[in-house]
Amino acid sequence: MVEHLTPTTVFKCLADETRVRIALLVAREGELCVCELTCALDESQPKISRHLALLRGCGILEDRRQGQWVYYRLHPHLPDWVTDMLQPILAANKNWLGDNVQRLESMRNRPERASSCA
Amino acid sequence: MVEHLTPTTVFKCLADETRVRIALLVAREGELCVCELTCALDESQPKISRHLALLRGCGILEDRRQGQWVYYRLHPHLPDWVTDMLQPILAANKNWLGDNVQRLESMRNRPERASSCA
DNA sequence: CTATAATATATGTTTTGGCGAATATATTGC
DNA sequence: GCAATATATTCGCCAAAACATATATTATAG
Repeated sequence: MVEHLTPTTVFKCLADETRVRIALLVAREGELCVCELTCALDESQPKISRHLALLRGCGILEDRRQGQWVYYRLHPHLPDWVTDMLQPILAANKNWLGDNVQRLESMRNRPERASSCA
Repeated sequence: MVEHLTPTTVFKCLADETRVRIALLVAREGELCVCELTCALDESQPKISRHLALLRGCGILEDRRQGQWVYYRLHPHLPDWVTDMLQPILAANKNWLGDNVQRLESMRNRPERASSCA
């Protein structure tokens, strides 16, 4: 499924403000759940879910459920050129992602993955 | 104009099979004219022109007229992250671009830029 | 000035894609 | 089983975008 990821497929899949931001945030953070993305992007939950479904459908993201939360990360079998492509974008557009990162970091009650207090 | 090239803008602009192929071919060859692209992609001239206008409009390509031909190249003021992003894509998808490159190379009567016979 | 080649644009139509709102599913705790 | 939280999906609507065809523009040759 991830094998026939052509440049066209990838670009089409990222050709939406919500989806690029999701992809870059996930690339940056490693793993994020739907409610974290909903908060970081300040968008409705159904909207975030719909876009996540697209990103998952084309093989860019992978999801895993843990309890009541579903976490998304970059698909582990993503071709190198895709991750190699995301890196410079992420590095050069920190400012552009700033608001999202800030909302994410100041989010209250972020779910715990596998550690600390609660 | 090229300054406010956000990730969203760039991805939207490349989210079309014709346009990614054009962009990658131009990145690969340095400079190509409309008739070369029309031949390489095996598409109608108006279709190629329309897509070139979009790529030019969003600041990814620049054009220059030389005689009866109009040559397109990557915009010289393109932010680094855009060119840095294109390189790995180009390198990893040579096969995907193969047909276009081959048609280009076997094209007859390619216009001369600034040299040799004719 | 005319004819031809290269390129660009306009027009009408069809397809694609995003959206909000409502609803469905899954998990947890009681 | 019931309520609450997290997430996913469906539906009808509207707007953006792609297409083919026709036509306009620009340059060169004679």
